[in-house]
Amino acid sequence: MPVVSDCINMLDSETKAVETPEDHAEELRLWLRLLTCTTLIEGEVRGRLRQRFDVTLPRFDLMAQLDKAPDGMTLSDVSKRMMVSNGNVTGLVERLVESGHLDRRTSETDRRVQVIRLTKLGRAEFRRMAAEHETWIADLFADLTPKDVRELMRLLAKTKASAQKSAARRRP
Amino acid sequence: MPVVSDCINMLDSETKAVETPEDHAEELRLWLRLLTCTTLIEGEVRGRLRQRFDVTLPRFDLMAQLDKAPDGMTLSDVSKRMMVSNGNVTGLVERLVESGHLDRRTSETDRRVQVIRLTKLGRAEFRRMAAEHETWIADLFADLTPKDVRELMRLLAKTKASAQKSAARRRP
DNA sequence: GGCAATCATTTTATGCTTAAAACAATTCGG
DNA sequence: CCGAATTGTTTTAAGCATAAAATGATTGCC
Repeated sequence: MPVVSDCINMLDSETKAVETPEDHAEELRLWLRLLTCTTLIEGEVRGRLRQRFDVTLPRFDLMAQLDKAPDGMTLSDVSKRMMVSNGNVTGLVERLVESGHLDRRTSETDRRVQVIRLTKLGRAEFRRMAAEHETWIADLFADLTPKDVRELMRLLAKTKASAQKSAARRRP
Repeated sequence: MPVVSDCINMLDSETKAVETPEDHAEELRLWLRLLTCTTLIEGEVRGRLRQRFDVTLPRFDLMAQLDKAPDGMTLSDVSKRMMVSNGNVTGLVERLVESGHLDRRTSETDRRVQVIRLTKLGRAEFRRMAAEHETWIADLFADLTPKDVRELMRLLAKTKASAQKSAARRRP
């Protein structure tokens, strides 16, 4: 399948034909484009959250996780879901408890575990922000057709699976 | 252009035609998936760079920009290309000059401008890292067929354009 | 020619993020 | 049971990142 573009590349990259140690320029470009898209959208969302609600993106993301878990989550759960380090969550939670958005208590059954949940205030504020946030996202993706969206979902699922597999190879 | 699929969408999304306050759940899910993929890959690359070369991702990214510009770049150029704030670049460059990877000088023709370029050491180290980095990326995307890659490239280009348009609407 | 607007960069204040080490509570194997 | 892993969280040190204000240099417009 990639025959044509491979050949082109072999020719124009330096005409050294056979012994190329493999050409991964396409994947590299794909990765850069993926990163660019994400950075672009993330920056836009970050800016709008700050402007409209004076809230940071990490705070919003954390509240989003908790909004889906009415019974609360442990810090580890949050850290896994958000794909950030444990220490990161500790600090984030500290600040959100301080500002009255989160409630934090030690588990009855396992005193190592901290369970956090949204307070009434936290939930109300989050819902308000989430509603507007959803319209921003819709607007940012507005030029994609429903078919585009479906196709992207499919390809990104495949990408995620591929990356997870690769990551697992290195850390068995 | 999207007229046909819009209609399809109106029909198959729930046949509720007119009065929904609008449903953007699909776009939201797409955004989350995009973010997940990027975070996953970025984390993996970050970890490998640290393990193998004891270098951070931002340092690597900055060097990558400079490697493509043998005559150097201004800090503004770098900041635009990397899509990060000016102040961020200032600090990053400071540390890379300190460690001998970058050379920095004030422009002859405009004393506001700082031109930075890779030193011999910086270029050599970058090339060494970049070669390995390329194989990681190839591995992370290994399960995508060349057709998948092309299709993703196309859809992400469309996404980028859509997001840029949306961003421009808010900041004319 | 001079002064306002603009531009490139730096500084400041604050917050996010990580990796690694430290702590503390629980579980498990002998 | 009891010590050795394991697990959940926090701490630490360093670096990354942003927005906004400050600084210094250049340009453009009377």
